[in-house]
Amino acid sequence: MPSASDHHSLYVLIRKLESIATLSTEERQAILSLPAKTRVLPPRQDIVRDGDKPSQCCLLLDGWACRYKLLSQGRRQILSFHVPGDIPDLQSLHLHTMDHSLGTLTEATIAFIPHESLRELTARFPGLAAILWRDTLIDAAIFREWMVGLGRRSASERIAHVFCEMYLKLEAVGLAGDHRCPLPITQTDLGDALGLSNVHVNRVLQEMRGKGLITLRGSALVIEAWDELNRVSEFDPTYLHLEKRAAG
Amino acid sequence: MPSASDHHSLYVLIRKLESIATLSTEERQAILSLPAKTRVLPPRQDIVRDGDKPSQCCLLLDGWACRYKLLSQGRRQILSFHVPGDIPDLQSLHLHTMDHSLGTLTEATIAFIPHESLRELTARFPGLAAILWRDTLIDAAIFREWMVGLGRRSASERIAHVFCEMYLKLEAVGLAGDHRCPLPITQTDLGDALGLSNVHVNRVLQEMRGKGLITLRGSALVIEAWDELNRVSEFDPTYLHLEKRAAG
DNA sequence: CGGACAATTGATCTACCTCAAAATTGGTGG
DNA sequence: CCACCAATTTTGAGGTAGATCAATTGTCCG
Repeated sequence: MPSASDHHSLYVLIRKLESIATLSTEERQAILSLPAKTRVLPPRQDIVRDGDKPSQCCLLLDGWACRYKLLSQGRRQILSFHVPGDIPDLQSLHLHTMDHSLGTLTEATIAFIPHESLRELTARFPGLAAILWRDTLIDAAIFREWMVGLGRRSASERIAHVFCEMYLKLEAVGLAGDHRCPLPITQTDLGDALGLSNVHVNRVLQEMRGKGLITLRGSALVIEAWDELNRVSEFDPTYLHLEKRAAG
Repeated sequence: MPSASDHHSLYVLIRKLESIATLSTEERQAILSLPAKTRVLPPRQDIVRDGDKPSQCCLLLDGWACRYKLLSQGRRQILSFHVPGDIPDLQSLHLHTMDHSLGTLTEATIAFIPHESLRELTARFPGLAAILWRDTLIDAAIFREWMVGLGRRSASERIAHVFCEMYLKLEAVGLAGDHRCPLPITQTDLGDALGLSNVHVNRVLQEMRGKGLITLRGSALVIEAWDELNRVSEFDPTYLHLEKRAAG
């Protein structure tokens, strides 16, 4: 039973927050009345840069984005992938200087919400403040899991693990199902997220395809052997701290 | 001019929070009146385990601790090092199931503070809630920086980087100075934190000693060439989000 | 003085990297 | 509908940072 709010652009945020917590009617209302300026950005465009001192947060309405840091000699580490409903720079509410950059991966629609409005929201609704805090804590939990991968997992384990993670994150907000999900990123992006070269990513992907674990064509990932992929990557979804499934 | 509070065991927490934010007199008072049960634990003892659902937070009063995850075949990834003043499991306030373990590295004195008391505190003092939130965000910022190291830095860059980081963190709470700091961890621990084998850590350390970059004996690290260490590891302390120096 | 743990050394191995070229894909304009 | 371009994927060949395994030495401390 779709309600009017389904057509509100900020509804994606409610859907996201409801995947990790429970919202009251007033809290939902308050979110929908947040002011937001929406813009469409092309692929591979920076949204906020390392060193910036933003006065607003970015809510991803459509498309994918990532956070990353650059080192010398063109080395890049992608820190996280973001999908509709995410506020990838929520931490800027309390950390005033960006210590990394945020950019689009695909064409993306982004709503900018002033810090001021979010501060008012959290002051009026301490429960929402706790939920947003929780969101940033889940962010950190995902960082921890990636650290485990980067430090101690083999290339194939890392790739399998991130596929399981992305699928569950997307499924939780109704953007994936049936072990299929969009994956609109290049093998180079994947390598920069997992600390691997694009060449090696390519070889491991071929091996995974060969074993019938996945199908990956264009921007569509199909996990053909969910249990097996979970097993080889020792995937345990606890760290995603998902509350429940989105209705869709 | 030392005040009575200097001798209160919870003073280490105030000192820590003042390294990343400013506290009002009332907020300081409120922190000092938190209830806490103190215990002394031996080295290499778990405090909280992966999967636990704790009802209290641990404030490290003395000694070092670390967070870590275990994988099959004895693989271990250390996620963070913690020093007096840290609350390594503050996230448990809003993430009810532990997705990693927390254990001592040295003998450690720990104050356990009930979640309930922390919830009351944050409800009465939204400013303190914001500071604690900020603390967890800085935690996440450090995770991000470690991800960069694990994914894209060489072994020597990683080691140099973590030395710079630990020194600044300790200096900020008055536990280090003059480019000297305690480092009561084994080379195996260091390897498990940096995604390296203990053997390789050992070889890189020898190389660093040979170049006159550091002195490391027993549990004492001296950074002999601060600028050089910063340069080779591309260390930029922004991500620590330190507010100011502790008075000492 | 002995026992346990940590650091060190040596030898060998390998997962993954780098560089460079070729093949494929998807989008675009004619 | 096709030809074309740029981006991405794929393949090949060779190289290396760091792993593994197995001693040996050093250190701390009761």
